[in-house]
Amino acid sequence: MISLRQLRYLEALERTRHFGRAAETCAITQPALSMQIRELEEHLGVALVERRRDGVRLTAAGEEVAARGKAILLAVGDIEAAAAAHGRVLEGRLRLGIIPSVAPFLLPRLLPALRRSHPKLELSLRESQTDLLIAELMAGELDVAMLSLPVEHADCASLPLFDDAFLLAVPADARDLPETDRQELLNRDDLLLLEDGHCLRDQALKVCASLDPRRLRSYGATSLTTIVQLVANGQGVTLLPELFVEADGAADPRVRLLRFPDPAPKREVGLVWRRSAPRRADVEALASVVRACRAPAAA
Amino acid sequence: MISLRQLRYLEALERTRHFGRAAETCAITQPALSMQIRELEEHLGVALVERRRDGVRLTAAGEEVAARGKAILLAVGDIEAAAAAHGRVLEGRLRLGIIPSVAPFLLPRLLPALRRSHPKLELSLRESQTDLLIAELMAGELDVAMLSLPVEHADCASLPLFDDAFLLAVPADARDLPETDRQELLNRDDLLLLEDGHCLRDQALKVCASLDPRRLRSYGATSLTTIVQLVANGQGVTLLPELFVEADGAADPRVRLLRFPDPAPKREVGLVWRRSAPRRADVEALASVVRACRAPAAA
DNA sequence: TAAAAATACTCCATAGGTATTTTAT
DNA sequence: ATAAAATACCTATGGAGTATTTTTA
Repeated sequence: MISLRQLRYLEALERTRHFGRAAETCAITQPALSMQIRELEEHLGVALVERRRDGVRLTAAGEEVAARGKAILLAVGDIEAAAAAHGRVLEGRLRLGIIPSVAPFLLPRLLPALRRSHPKLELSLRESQTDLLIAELMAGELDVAMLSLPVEHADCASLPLFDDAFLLAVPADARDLPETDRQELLNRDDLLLLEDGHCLRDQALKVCASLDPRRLRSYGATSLTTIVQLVANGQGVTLLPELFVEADGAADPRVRLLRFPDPAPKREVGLVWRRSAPRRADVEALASVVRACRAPAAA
Repeated sequence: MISLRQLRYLEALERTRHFGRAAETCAITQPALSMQIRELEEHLGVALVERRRDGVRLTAAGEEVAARGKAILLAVGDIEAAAAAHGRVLEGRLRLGIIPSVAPFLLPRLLPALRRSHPKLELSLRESQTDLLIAELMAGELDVAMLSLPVEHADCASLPLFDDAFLLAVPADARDLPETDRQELLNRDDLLLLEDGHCLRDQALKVCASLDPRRLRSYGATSLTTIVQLVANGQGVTLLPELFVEADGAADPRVRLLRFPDPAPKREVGLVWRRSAPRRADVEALASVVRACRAPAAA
């Protein structure tokens, strides 16, 4: 009969590629681990590992069994989490990932509100780009992520939080433009964007459909604050999310902010979690706190 | 430490709602099962079952743990299936479900072709309606289902097989109609359909968007063959899938078949399986056999 | 009170430890 | 020759069995 123990040992073996070290990380001896691996192989009737002098490698079957095993171990962890959290909402540890174009502008309002509404919550924060956050969610290293929707991943569930409109930021000495011409501005080659990998860059490029991204001069900016400085310095124009503007990120007399006519281009910020993780209630509660601490700012 | 054994026992307890009978189905004694359940409760720190004189019921936490446990046990079964099938395609047992409006017209061609191309395949067939097939797929009682796409279910993966156009069947003594008027026919109240629950009924109703289904007279027909007899008898008109027509299901001199102008209404037949089941290779192989045995018929 | 689950104990299968041998480079 | 995995053998944990007590409707 297959056992969770065997799956744990196989996972360690895949990670370390070494029987001895795998046994060590499992806090058992090498023969004990060898035995369990062998029994798993015998039960499944297939070789899972190639034993070679220089370490160990998994066979194709081994890779598949290990992958499925990891999913099972995650699900077992979910059972424990679900039982521990049963009835309790937003208590204990919650590992939250947030993208860089949201975290600095929302957290100063969100964290105090959360501490007030859910004092037992132990929030563990991580700021990173979308694809990394998703990978960590899937590996069970993160519970929830706040990022720009939609997320195309079958094992993800998501919940929209709020719409975040884009504003156009131009140097203050630029002449004003009628609303209908503002879209035009975006097709200039002095559009300033975050460096590759930031979702905000992709979204801005989607807004400027007719712009050839190869024509863009790159400044390697990694923060919106830097980009605003570039705009203030007359080096170009950019798109800024309203969330950033509300947090006074663009409060510079040398920068003028222009709204788009309806329907304004926007992004949708939302929460994402591993579909099978027992986090529905936590996510709903978190969402309502976020919305509550956004609302007054919009008024 | 949580164990698969505990999850199996909990599943049996949920099924039987009785410690003694649950133990019996697990081929152990009642105290052994009681102990494991209690250890699971202690480990999780939450009551999973309410013990009452008249049977047993799961608490909310118990329901959740049991549901997650069943998913884990399915995944463990998948590991064994994946290992057993490794490298082998369409060998051993495959439990295939097919909807009633496909099975009788495809199987006579498909089964001989399959026996020739994959002699080691032990096919176990089941004919049922879409929603039942999906439920059985999810419960792990079926490996693959052939039905009309799309299937809206997050845990399903699917692969299209072929398009199946609809033809209009009218009594032979009806006057012929120009192609452009054929759509008109569908809005009559003598449209004959399969009884509720058959996906073909829903698809036909979608084609006849302007028809009020409440106006339809019901004949309680459960097979296309019966419906063809009704049409032959002058009791109305119907939509027939090309697959059925090709199998000579409508070869009756009292029935005239009319094609629709392009784009003709159609359904898409495809294969569906539980996303996490190790059936990708089998499904791909099955799909190519199906397509191969459809192709000559179309020529 | 009687049916059902929990407890008490005993036994044994098996996971794991230590010591040693085999294997592959 | 040596590092690493397999094998041999022993120990002990814990899962399961039998007998019995406790619980509750």
